[in-house]
Amino acid sequence: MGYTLGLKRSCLTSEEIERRLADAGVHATAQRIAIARYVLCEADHPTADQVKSWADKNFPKMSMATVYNTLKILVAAGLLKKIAFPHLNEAVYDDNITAHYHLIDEKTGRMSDLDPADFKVTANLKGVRIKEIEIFIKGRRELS
Amino acid sequence: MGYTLGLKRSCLTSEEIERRLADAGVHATAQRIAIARYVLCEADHPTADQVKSWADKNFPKMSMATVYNTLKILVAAGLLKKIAFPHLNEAVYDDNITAHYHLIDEKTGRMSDLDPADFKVTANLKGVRIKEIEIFIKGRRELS
DNA sequence: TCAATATTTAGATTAGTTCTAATTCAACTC
DNA sequence: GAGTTGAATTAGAACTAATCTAAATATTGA
Repeated sequence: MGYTLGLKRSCLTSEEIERRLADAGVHATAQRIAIARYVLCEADHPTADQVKSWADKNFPKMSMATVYNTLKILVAAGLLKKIAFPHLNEAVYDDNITAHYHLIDEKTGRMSDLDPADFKVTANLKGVRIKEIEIFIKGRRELS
Repeated sequence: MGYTLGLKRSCLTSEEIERRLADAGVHATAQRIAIARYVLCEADHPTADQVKSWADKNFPKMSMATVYNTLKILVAAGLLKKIAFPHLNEAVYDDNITAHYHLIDEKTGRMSDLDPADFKVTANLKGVRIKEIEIFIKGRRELS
């Protein structure tokens, strides 16, 4: 329930973004609000470069350092996940912060989320304390 | 059977390495034999840098380009797997070319193999053609 | 208002990896 | 065997993602 694959939730206003930042203990500056709004509402698994490109069109004079700093702050605040997928050479950022897995389309390289409810994983590992399981699937979504 | 976690198989001779290269359709040069022997027999999930360091001590005048080229050739030939683990910034190379999963020690960052026989993964994904599943577990091996 | 602190900026820096052009090496032919 | 051809190797430059730095700017609180 509540897991809307591929569907982007309706966009939040700047005020709502500001409140989410404040709730997460992040001081809301203009740059941070703009980036947060883009990555949380508009973008789909963007790279830092894509965030910068968007900013170049929609925000005056934003530096790459601010993009990276802000993304790092959002990740630390728990509003965003940084994902370094094997076989990709750039990190992508995921606004879905619930536990979930990832599919990478082997043709397009595009990443999408997979609902963990669709998986059953049982591990029989003696002597290993598991903290986190990440599953990456390479393949294709069939268009049907 | 035959899955020896953490145990390094006994080292192959240069002649045996040469034969494995030839069988894989790789022209066996001195540099390639040296690197292949190191990564297939001696090293454990080495990075390109570690291969280079080893070469600096054990082979005259080997360039970084040759290290990268050779690793790429060995990967293409199916003798080695390149692994770009999330949260690591260097790729590591794995001589275990059978399907398996990976544990990354959250303290040391050290990677080790996990036997897929110890896992049961069932995915119920409609409309997704799965080509490859990668599982990364973050945690710790308990010393017992 | 003024000082103190935090944020942003441009550009330099780093690290990993790939590329390039010249050189060296190996394998064939004669 | 000597010469030719193509492949492999080399040093170093170039590239890319990401981080760092120091100066400038904005924000906050007294």
